[in-house]
Amino acid sequence: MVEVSRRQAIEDVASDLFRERGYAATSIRDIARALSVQGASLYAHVTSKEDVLWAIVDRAASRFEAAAERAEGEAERRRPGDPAEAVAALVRAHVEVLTGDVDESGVFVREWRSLGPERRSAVLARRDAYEARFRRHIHAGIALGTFEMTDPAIAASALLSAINGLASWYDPKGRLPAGRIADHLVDLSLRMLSSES
Amino acid sequence: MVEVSRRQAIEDVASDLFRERGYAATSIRDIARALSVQGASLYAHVTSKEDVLWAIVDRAASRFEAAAERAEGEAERRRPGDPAEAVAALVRAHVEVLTGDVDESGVFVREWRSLGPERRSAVLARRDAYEARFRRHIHAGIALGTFEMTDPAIAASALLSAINGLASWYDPKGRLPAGRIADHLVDLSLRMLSSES
DNA sequence: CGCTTAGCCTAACGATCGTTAGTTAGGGGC
DNA sequence: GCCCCTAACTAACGATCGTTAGGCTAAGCG
Repeated sequence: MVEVSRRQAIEDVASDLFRERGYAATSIRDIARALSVQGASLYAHVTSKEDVLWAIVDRAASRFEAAAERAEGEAERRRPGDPAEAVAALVRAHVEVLTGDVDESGVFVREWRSLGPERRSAVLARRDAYEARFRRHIHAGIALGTFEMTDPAIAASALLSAINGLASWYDPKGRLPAGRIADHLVDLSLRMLSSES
Repeated sequence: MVEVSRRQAIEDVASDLFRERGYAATSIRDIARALSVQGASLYAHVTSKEDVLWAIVDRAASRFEAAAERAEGEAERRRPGDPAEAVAALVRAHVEVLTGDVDESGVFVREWRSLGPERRSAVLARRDAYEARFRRHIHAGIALGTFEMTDPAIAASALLSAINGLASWYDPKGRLPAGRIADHLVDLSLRMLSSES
C-alpha cells in the first residue's frame, strides 16, 4: 500500500479486479470506482485500458524471467550440470514469484490472451522461451539417466501447468505458508521426472 | 456438424468462441454472425447469454463426472483397493473427455468463473467433489505405502492442474494423438505420487 | 386450402463501454 | 503575486452491449 505513484496504484487495483473478474468483464469505471475517482480521470495516467493490462503482464513476465535466470545461475554454481538441481531451483523460483504477488501473477497466467495480436504473440514467445528452460533441463536429465525417459515437451507443459495452477487456488492466508507449498511442489515436480527416488 | 437441433448448433459455435476469446469478450452478435444470422434471432432458442454458458459448463461437468464414476468402478473391479489403478483410471478418463471435445472442456476449465454467483458456487462445489475423488485415492495410497507421504490436497490440486492444462495446449491435429498424450500424463501422474517405480 | 410451427427478420429499448475535450482546485517554486 | 504541475472534475462522443417486441416466410400436414 506504499503507492509510490498514482500509476502504480491504478495497476494494483487493476491487477486485483482483472484477476477476480477477468479483463473483459472489468471496466475502466470499475477500476476508477475502487480508487474513489471518476472513470475519465484515469486517462491522465494511462493511455488505454489495454496498456494497463500490458503493464501488468509485462512486469509479471519480467519477474518470472529474472527469477528463473537467477535460479538457473545459482543451481549451476551449486551443482554444475545437475538437471534435478536446476529444475528444483526453477520450480522454487516460480512459486516464489507467484506467491509473492498473487494478483499480478494471476493476471499474467490467465489474462494475457486478452492482449492485442502483436502483444499477445510476444507474450506467447516469451512463455515458450520460459518453458524451454524446463525442457532443456528435462532433456539433459533424460540423457544422463537422472530422469525417466519421457517426452520433454509434454513433461514441461504438465509441470508448468501444475505450478501455474497455484495461481488459481493459492490463498496467502491459507493453511500452509508459501514456503511449505514450494517444498511440496518441488518434491512433486522432481518425482514426476525422476527415474528413482 | 450433425446438428440435431438449432439449440445445439448455437452451443457448439458458442463453445468455440468462448474458448478462444473468453465469455465476456464474446457478444451474442458474434455467435449469431458465426451462424449467419442476426443477433436477436438467437433469443428464439435461448433465454439469455449466461444460459448458453451454463448449458456448456453443465454438460461438460456432467461428462467429467460420469467418466470419473465409470473409471472408478472399472478400476475397482479390475484391482480392488488399488489406489494407483484408480488414479490411473481417473487421469485417463479425464484426458479422454477433455480431448474428446476441446472447446466444451476448455470453456468448462476456464470460463466457469463468468457464471452468476449461484451457478458459480454450484460449479465450485462440483469441482471440489471431483477433486475429492483424487484426494481420496491419494490418501488411501499413502496409508498403504503405495504413494509417497505428501499432502493429499496439494498433490490432488497439482495433478488436476497438470492435466487441465492440457485444455490450453492440446491440438487435435498436433504431433501426438490423444491416446499417446494420455499415456504420458498417466505415467507422469503416477510417478508424481509413487514412492518407487 | 387453412393452420401450425420453426426460424428468421427489422427496429428499437436503455445501459454501459472506452475514450476525448475542456475545465477546475490546490500546492510548491520563482 | 504569478506559474505551472498534478490530479481530479463534468459532459459528452459514437459504438456496442444484452434483450424485447412484433411481423414475415416457408415447410409440413390435415
